[in-house]
Amino acid sequence: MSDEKKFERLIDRPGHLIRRLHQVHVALFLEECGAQNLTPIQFGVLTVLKDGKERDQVTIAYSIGIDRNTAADVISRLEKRQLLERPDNPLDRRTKLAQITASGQALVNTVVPGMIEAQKRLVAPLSDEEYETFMSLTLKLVTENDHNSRAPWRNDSK
Amino acid sequence: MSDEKKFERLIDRPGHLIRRLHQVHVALFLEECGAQNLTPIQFGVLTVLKDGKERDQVTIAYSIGIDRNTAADVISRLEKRQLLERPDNPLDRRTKLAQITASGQALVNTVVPGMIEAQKRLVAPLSDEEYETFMSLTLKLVTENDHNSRAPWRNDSK
DNA sequence: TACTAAAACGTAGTATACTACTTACTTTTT
DNA sequence: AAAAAGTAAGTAGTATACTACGTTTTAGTA
Repeated sequence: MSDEKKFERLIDRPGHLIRRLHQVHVALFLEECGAQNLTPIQFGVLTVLKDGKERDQVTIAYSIGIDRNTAADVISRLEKRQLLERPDNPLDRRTKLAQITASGQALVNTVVPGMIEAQKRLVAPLSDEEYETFMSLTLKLVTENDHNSRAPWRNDSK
Repeated sequence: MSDEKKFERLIDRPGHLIRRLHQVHVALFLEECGAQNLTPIQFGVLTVLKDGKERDQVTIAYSIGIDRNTAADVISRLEKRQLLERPDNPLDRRTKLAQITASGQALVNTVVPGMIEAQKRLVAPLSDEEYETFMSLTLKLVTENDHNSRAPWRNDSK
């Protein structure tokens, strides 16, 4: 089959299906966790900081796989809501650290059950075996394409 | 295994992997098609209109699975670039139609090879068999969760 | 030591994606 | 025919996601 034919219809394009599925997950997350007024990305940032350690913006961005500039926006919003603080870093004055507050930690704990529920609902149509297959194939795609992303994964320890 | 444990790590969360994969696809698309200054969504809208038929915003939005308001933004940008026109609809004066221009059609044709290349690179890590499995599982997830999306699929004919 | 490259942050600009609200128009019901 | 319900657009506001550019600070090198 020609490539033109193979990807002719929208539902035959992996990119399209992935975008739709992403939409679905965000909708499910907001349905489950919207009451706490947290988005998936905000939850991600707070989760990274959950252990109480201070981290700079770049470390946070790459440990959840978002753009550095996006992280700056997200962190600034979380700071406004006093879910995290932003102490200076005397060891490297270029950076600005982020550290979760007690109220931030409390909020994360509140949201965890909803996050789990959203994940479960997302993959509910799959059997256990299909789930394992889906996760393994998707992980392979993410891993192998990582270098193509604007926000490649980097270990927390840097 | 408890759900808490099952979804403990980021890479064990389907929602996370899907967001990352979506990121990758957008990056690949822009790499392949950025020269024509078209985003994946703009390409999607033009593709729907490629046959020359007039369609209203809602029809366009749901046939590619985007929000009605997002579609309004995208269409307005494409109109500014004269890639489509927006005639009135005498049959229903609530609606405003969109119709691709000759220059819009020419641009779509230019972009198709890059779009295909982006799709191919995205799924390159998978064997043919794995590809079929991945697409079938992803399609199942999208279809079964469709009602959870803010932009559920609707046939073009409405 | 001085120069240069690199890193981190900030800001501005654009695009997608959604909510909430309003207005104009159409369809349905009474 | 009038009222009510529903639909399509428009606008404003917020959040994510990126590019591009500039500034400060740090690290590496001649």
